[in-house]
Order: sequence, then C-alpha cells, then structure tokens
Amino acid sequence: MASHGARGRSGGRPTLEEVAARAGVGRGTVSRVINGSPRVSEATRAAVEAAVAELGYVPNTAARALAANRTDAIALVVPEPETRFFAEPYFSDMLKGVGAQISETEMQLLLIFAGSDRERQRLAQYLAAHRVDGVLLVSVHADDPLPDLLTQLEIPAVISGPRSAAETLTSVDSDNYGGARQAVEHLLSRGRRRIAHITGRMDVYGARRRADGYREALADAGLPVDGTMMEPGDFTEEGGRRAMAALLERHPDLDAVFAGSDVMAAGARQVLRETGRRIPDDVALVGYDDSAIARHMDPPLTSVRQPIEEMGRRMIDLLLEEIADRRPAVSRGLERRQVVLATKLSERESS
Amino acid sequence: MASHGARGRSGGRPTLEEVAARAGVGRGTVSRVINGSPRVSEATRAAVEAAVAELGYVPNTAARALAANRTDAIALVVPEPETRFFAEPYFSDMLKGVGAQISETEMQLLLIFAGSDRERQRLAQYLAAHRVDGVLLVSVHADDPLPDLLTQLEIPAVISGPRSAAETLTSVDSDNYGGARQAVEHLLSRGRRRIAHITGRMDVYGARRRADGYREALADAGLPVDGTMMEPGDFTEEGGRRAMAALLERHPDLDAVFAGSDVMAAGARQVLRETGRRIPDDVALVGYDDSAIARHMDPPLTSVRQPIEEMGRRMIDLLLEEIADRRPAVSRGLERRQVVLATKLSERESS
DNA sequence: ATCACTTGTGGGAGCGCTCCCACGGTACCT
DNA sequence: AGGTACCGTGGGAGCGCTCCCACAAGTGAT
Repeated sequence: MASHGARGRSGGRPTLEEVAARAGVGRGTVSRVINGSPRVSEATRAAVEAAVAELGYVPNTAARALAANRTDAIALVVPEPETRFFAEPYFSDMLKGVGAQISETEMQLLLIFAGSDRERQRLAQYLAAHRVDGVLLVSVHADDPLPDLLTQLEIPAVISGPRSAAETLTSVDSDNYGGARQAVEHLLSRGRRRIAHITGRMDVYGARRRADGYREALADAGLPVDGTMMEPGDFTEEGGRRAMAALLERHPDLDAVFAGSDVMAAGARQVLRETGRRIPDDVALVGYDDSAIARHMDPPLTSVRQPIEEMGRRMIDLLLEEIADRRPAVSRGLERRQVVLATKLSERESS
Repeated sequence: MASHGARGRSGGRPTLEEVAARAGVGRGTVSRVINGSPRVSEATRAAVEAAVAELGYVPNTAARALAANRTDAIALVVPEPETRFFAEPYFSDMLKGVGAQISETEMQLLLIFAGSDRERQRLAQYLAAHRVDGVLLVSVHADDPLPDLLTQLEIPAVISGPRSAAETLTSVDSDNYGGARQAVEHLLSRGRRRIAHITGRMDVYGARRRADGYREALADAGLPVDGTMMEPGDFTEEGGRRAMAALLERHPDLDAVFAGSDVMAAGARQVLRETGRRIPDDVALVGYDDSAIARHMDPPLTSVRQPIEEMGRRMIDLLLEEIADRRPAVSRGLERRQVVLATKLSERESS
C-alpha cells in the first residue's frame, strides 16, 4: 500500500533490520518470513508482511548471495554464435519453454552466448566465480570441454541432447529412435518398401539414434536393411542435395526417403524434382523437426515433431532439482537422470 | 600455471585474504591489484598476480556487489513477447552490437523479456532490488511506464528510439528525418515527381520524423506538399496494402511510393501488382529498414538502412558513461544526451 | 510437581569484499 | 636538522543478509 515512504529513512533502500524494527520483531524472524519458513506464528508473519509492504522492502540479492552462497540465477549457455541462435526455431522454442517454467520461480535466467573463443574465456571465468547456481546446456558438440568443466566445478547442469548413450550429465532429449521409427512405419503403412535414409552427421548422438530407428523399423517389418540405402548429410540443404543424388544413383527405383532433418529434406526435394520425380506420387518424403520449412514446402512436408518447448520446461525442472539436492551437501541422487520425451508425426502431403 | 592446488586449502574457493597471505601482503593491497589501482608498486603487483595465478583466485562477485554497491551487470529489456523478439532482425542485430561492445568490458549482460504482465511485475521487482547497474531499453511505446520507473529508481538507462523530441532519457537513434530525405531525394533524382508516402503509426516518434523528412525534401525541391499524398499504415503488411489502395484511389497517376517500412512496402507492392502497375517502370518503390524482406522482394527493394549494430554499440558506451558518472554521486552530466546516427540508402531494382 | 520436548523467537557470528584512515618510509623543501 | 608532502601499504569497519545456537514459553507424559 503506502509503498512510498520507502526511500525516506536513511536515504537508501530499507534493510532487514529496519523492517524488523518497524514490525517490532528480530532480524531472524523477518528473514524467516521472507524465506517462507513455516516456523513463524500467523500473527508475527502478518506484522512482518505489513512492515515489508509499508517500507517497500526488497531483499538485497548481493547480501543474500554472499551469506547463503547461492545466486538464485541459472544460465542458459548457447555454444553457438548469436546469429545461428536466432536463425533456428529450435532455440527460440526452447527458450520459450525455459522462460515459461522459470517464471514460476524466483530464479533469474541469464542468456550466455559462447560462440567465440573470447566469449568462452569469459564464460569459464564466470562459472569459476560461481555466479550461477546451475547451467542449461543446449546443442553441445561431442568434443566440447564445457560439460567436463561444469562437472569439475561441481556446478549442477542439464544438457539437451546427450552426447552419447553414456552421458554423465542429467539430460533431456526427444526420442530420436522412436521418432525415426514413427517416420519409417508411416511410410511402410503407405505401402512404400524401398525406403532410403539421409542421416545427419554421425558424430551426433541423436543422428545415430535416428539411423538405429530407421534400421530396426525396417528389420521389424521383415525388410532387408541395406547400407547402400543410407547416406550421410551434414544437416545442411546442400548436404541433403548431395546425399539424395548419391542415393538415386545407387537406387533409381527408391520410393521413399526419410531425411534426418527438414533442411536436408528441402535439399533432397530439389534433386527429386530436378530428376523428374513427383512428390509424393513417385517418391514419398519425410523430414525431421517439423519446422517452418516443413509447413512452407511445396508440397508441405510430413515431419517428426519434437516437443522442444516441453523439453525446455523439463530441463528447468531437473536443474532446480539438482540444485536443491546439492544444497544439503549430501550429493545424493547419484543416479543418472535421463529424460526422453515422445515425438509426434505431423502428416502432410509429401507422403 | 599451477592453477590446480586452487581448491585445496579450506575446501572452497580461495579468498582475497588467502591470496594476501600467499603474496605476503595485506588484504587491501590485493584488492588494489585486482581492481587495477595505480597506487601499487610494480614488485608488489607482480607478487600478487603470481599468488592469484597460483591459487586460481576469482573474486566473489556477491561480496564485491555487497561491499561496493554495484553489480557489474546491465540488463537489456525487451518489452515484447519472446516470439516477436526472435522474428525481427532489428533485435538480433542490436543484440549483436550490444554483445560485441559489452564483451570488451567486465560487465555482464542480462536479457530480460517484459512482454506479459507477469514478466513486467518481476522486472519491477528486479529493478527495485537494483540488481543491475543500468538498463538498455529497446522499442518502447510512447505510453510505457518503464522509463519513468527507471528515472524514479535513479537507474541509469539508455533508450533506442526516443519517445519524442523531448525524450528525457539518454537515447540513441538513427536519423529518421535524414533517412526519409535520402529516400525522397533518390526518387527525385530518378525523375519521379508524384511521390506518395505511406507513413508508420504516427504515435511513433520515428515515423513522424520520417514524414517530416518526406515533406521537407519535397518542399526543398520546389514541389507541392500535398497531404492527400500521405497515408498512414500501421507497420504491417496489411496496413501497407490498405494505404496503397487508398493512395491509388486518390492519385492513380502517382509515379513513386516511399513506404515507412519494408513490411508496408511489401503490402504496397502487392496492390501495385494487382492494379497492373510495373515496378519500377510505372511506380518506383522505396522501403525503410533494409531488412531481409527488401533483399528477397521481387524486384529487390531499395531501402533505407539503419546502422542497428552500431546503435547497439553506442548504447553500451553511453550507458557505461552514465554509470561511471553516477558513481561519484555528483549526478553531473545533466545535459540530455541524444545520439543520432546516419542512415544509408541501399539502392536496388525497385526504384 | 518434575522432566523432556516442541515451538517461536532474538541476535551473534560471519560470508568476502571495498572503503578509508592511519602509518612508516622516502624525497624534497626550508 | 626539522618540517611537509606524498607514496605505498596494512587492516578495521561495515555492506545486508543467512545460519544457527540459545532461550523463553507452552505442552504433555510421568
């Protein structure tokens, strides 16, 4: 209410002590009220809350951080240049989920880009100074030293897209294996039998899992698994084009293509068109990511959708758990936590 | 070098005191070295720096913030939902400039979205807690209470795009007036004489300045300034379409259009095409922003480019100055600081 | 009535820094 | 020789909080 007298008194912002004096209680009691401790009587709590409102008291974060050895902040580290970050809907969807979930808490989110060496240098300093309670890592390459640095500094961290099946950090991922199966089974159900796969870079765990899903879906359907029906792209449009051309050379009679990403599917589509093949009449095409590209392609592309926003939300949940677990210093929860979320096929005209 | 024994000693991170002991000096001296004070002898400085390196000392930011009453962090506040932020190249270009400039300093950048009411609530708390030393404000509407809140809290702030000619905050802007003149003068030099203008929302200062530039460029060329040759759009494609239709109704013989934004130009282009007019043969078209739209339009759109990255850089410079100025509590520098940067015309086939 | 708990509360200690005052030393004046 | 100036340095005080121990008052078992 009368949040105006706030900056009178000593000229600056009111302190815990001033609130305590005003409410006629001790410093400790005010601290308990502020932090929601249950060990405070109803009457006292009300008195303190009134004093807080009257003085317009806002806790001093620096003091709290110093005394309690925590920062109430977590960092979202993007190991990519800003430009890529903005170009890809993956990041903005994830940020949306992260932002939504964190706004339910008192935590503060920091966005840190670590694309250049200089930025990485600063980040290392930043982490060494323990300026955040935890870290969210998105899109980390297999050989990135960052995860190990975090482990060494004992900073809680959650990674999106584990680096391998043996990922040591807590991770959130979509079901790449299952997603790929969905795509292939969909093509099978449409009567396709000569299904090729353009894979992503095979040093990316998710891409390997998708290839696994492709293979096993075929095997389970009693179809032969032919290595020459697979060709690596590198997640780019040009890579998709090259891979498609290579596949057509080996198998001019293929009747379906499952591409490991929408961007590669776009490249593949061009080559299919150029060689006079109609989509989906001659060759059915399925992508992965269900991005804007998929919706705007001609014809619209059937694609596997990952629940990216949901992944962002789960990452926050897991990270907060890790942070809470670590507080009592027990370092329990030694079990690795790996969350895998289901994908969903968005069926469109390309298949 | 031997940055390994770092976390031995007391189990945690080394403190100033430990560094002092190791270097055989006092706490104050170490502090001076860390903060680059000139009042330290060369020999002592070297000894301290060696100790810092050996122990892997990193200052505790919370303690520093508490003792010095500063945070070494500034916030970039985006009063828009995340989605718009990512959609517009304006923001990412600005972020690039801001990020580049701030990485030259020890300051930390926080990205804060304040699109929803809830987010605004949190932001107000955040600012009240003085968790940042300064604020960068981008794309603020005329009636936004944020600038006044910042003034009231005495938090240094720099705004991109002043709200009016009487903007009280330090501001950085591109030369909207000059940019509009460039556009119109370009059309005049191409022999166009019946030039219409689709304005932006007239409650946006920049849009008014562009209209001023349009008018005065015509007047200076000795041409009549006709109010019916101007029509407000609202910065949307649909608005551009409507405005174009209205202008053609009144002046079917116009030979050029200067649109207040590329997006509106895209709308105008559609109407021009639909009414059988060729660009640039029958009607020349010029936009504003020089965005991706301009480059990809058919025909490519001549457009006024704003130095957005440079604006971001200047904003940081100005903000750091403000913060530094305020430190000695003198609150000098009462002169309003308004920086205006020049625009440049990107000439393409539409004119 | 005594003892053992529990509940609510007050306040000391201390987190790791910066700020600033005081002090010894050297250099230069009178 | 004494005085004045400054430079480089050490360390006390204090920033505003949390943590935790101590303690008063209440509760119920013995």
